Amino acid sequence: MITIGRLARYVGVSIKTIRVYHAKGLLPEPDRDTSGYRRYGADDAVDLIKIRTLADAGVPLARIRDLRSATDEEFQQALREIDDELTDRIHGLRATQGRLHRLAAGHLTLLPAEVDAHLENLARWEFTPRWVDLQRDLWILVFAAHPDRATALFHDQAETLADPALRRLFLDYDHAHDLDADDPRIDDLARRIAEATRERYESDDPPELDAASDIPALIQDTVNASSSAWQRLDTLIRAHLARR
Amino acid sequence: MITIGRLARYVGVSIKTIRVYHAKGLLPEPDRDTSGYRRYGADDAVDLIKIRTLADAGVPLARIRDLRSATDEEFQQALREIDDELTDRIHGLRATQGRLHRLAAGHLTLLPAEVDAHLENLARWEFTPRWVDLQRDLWILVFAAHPDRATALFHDQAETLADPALRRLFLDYDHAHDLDADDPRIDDLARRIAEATRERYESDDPPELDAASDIPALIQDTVNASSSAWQRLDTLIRAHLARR
DNA sequence: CTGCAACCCTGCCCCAGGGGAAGGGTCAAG
DNA sequence: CTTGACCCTTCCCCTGGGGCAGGGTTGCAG
Repeated sequence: MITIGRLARYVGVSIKTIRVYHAKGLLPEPDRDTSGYRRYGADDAVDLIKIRTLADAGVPLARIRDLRSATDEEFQQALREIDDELTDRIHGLRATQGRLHRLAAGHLTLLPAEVDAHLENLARWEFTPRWVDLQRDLWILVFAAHPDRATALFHDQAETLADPALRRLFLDYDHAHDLDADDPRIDDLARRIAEATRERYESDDPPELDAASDIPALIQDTVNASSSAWQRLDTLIRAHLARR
Repeated sequence: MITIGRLARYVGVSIKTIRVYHAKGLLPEPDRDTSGYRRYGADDAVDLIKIRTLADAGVPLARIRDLRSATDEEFQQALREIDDELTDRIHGLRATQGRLHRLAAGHLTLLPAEVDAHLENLARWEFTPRWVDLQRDLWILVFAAHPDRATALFHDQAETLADPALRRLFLDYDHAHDLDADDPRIDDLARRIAEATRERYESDDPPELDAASDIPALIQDTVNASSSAWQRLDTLIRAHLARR
């Protein structure tokens, strides 16, 4: 009959772990020798190996304890469930690994490939890196918050930018960043953008506003904070559009 | 600027989680509005998504915090390490899954296929199920405790049982279980076993005794506990062998 | 304007699955 | 007879949050 330390070394767990399993009723307390030391037999070691196999599979100790008093039927059923959970966890870890790779590659999380392509187009069309980064942030948020509507919203935006005249307006918006807040070109640009927006969305609700609820507002606030010219431009455009 | 609840829903975490990240320095505390509510911007959301990607990969929060102040070089290096750890974890989970399958199949943990085959042979040779189970326990322990020596030890034992005359002795041992402790056949059997053992291992140390250290003793104690006849048989054999 | 639901705040204790330390007893070898 | 390696119990610590109490705020409906 061996001591707790030997048993622990055999099975490859700590002494503490064994004592915890006793305390939680996973492994019955064995008899003690005359000096009060726990003494274990082979069946304890076998039990402990079973417990560790389940624990390594992520089964909570309480469930392992309950399984001790289960019928063979129930036990097999439980094993199947645990196996399925394990499979799911493996898939989950692989998905996380994929996200990790994208984080490493710079575009920090799951954006559909077409969005990445679009962002590269922006750079080619000579939008500033600042603008491209803001757009990336925006799409990440939109896809995180409204994965269902994000694709449609994105397609609308990509279409808009495919039109050279409309693209010009966005480029001007981009470059307005460094103007003085009271530059008259801002008033002109606001008028032109409001006009184009009304033209493009003859109905009164452009998809950006209703679809992604307040995420664009969130982005817009951040955007505005980086340039007083942009802030004024935003205010002017809203005023134009509100005036029907 | 959005509230904590909105941010939480966007990113798919609980409010509590965000507050914990603030408390642990993972995510800087944002400014408060007039009523003391935290108000977040888009960059907070992007940061939070990054944090969650790492946390989902199992990176401890303290390490994520430290990574916030790392150079790009260090960050990429860390990502590679995390990726490797993830790969290891996936492999580990698959190994656990394999052990789980064997547990489900009855032979409760990793026994080499040849040991399983051997145990089936025992049943065919008409050893009792009780004996086969004891042998299974023994080999599980031996392979768990001394994987390096277990194979050689096992081959020795398998060889021994391949000899019909020696096998006869083990069968007699098995069936002695139900004899009275003072049955004279036990004395006879003990003598024959001691003789055969000496014959087989002309040197004085049979591999069982030195190789697997005290595991056989562990098994033997358990074995003896189940039958006073076995207990006496064991004592007699030891006495015979000790007398050179 | 008043209610009331849905938010938000802080501070506190709880969980698993142990780790580690304190403070003490036991055993075997030299 | 000491020394080192064991063992015993009890206690607090850690992570990654969950949940509750007890309070303040906001916005919308009646």
